[in-house]
Amino acid sequence: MKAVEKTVGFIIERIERRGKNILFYLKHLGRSDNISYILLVHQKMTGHLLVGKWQINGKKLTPLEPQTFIQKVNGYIHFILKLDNGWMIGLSDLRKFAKVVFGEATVIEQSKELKQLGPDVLDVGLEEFIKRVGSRNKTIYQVLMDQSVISGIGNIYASDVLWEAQIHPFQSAKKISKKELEALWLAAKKILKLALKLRGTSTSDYRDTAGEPGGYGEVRYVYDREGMPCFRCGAKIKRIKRAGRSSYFCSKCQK
DNA sequence: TGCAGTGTTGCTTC
DNA sequence: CGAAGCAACACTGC
Repeated sequence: MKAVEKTVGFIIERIERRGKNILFYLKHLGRSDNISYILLVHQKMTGHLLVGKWQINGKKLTPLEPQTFIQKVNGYIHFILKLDNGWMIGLSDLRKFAKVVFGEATVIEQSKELKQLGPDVLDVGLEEFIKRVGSRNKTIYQVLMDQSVISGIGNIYASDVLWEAQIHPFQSAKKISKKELEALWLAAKKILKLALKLRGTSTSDYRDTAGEPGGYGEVRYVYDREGMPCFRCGAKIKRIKRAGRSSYFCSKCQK
């Protein structure tokens, strides 16, 4: 793809995650201008980055390992960053929703995908969390998923965070007490930290950069557990679909 | 076999 | 304005 050609001669200075966006900060080795560039990747539904090794066979770039990368190169890899140290980074994406943007850092930073982002869930302090989340006149489930309020929480973690905090997903965010918002803030940090530690959730296609499934799928408190017993009170987990997204919760212990 | 459902987001419609 | 529908796409499971 084009962005691969555009990044020839660049070095990766650092990689950041901001909400659900992954930012590769790049600089050009041969230029004295010292301008930073960003390669932004949003994995959306089924995208995931894989790291593997490559070699040149004739003119063909051949992946060597890991096995998952090799299997996917002929199928779902739509983008490859080939590094001169023998490694490469590929973007696998079954449904092709993922987004890749490349440009000068100052421009990308001002783009709406980054400028509209609220603070990352793992960075936000309690006071700001309460101010931002508690002021919205929407359901708490909607607010948690709204990346302009707090970034980094998607459908799986929204359900699990609300279960952990014992808050009903369709409770109005405005009506939640400060004490409950604090519990929610703690729950969000706890669940997202755990999910990161376990390298994400692989109910379907998602894999970590080594091609291994993430471990959060085995933890999942409520997400995709409709009809199964609540781990806290034993009542059956419910699923309600709104605006095309399913939220899962325990109607007995989430108020 | 067909269709609802899937980790996301943004645009359109009412 | 908000809520809902739908589109992008490909596959799984009931």
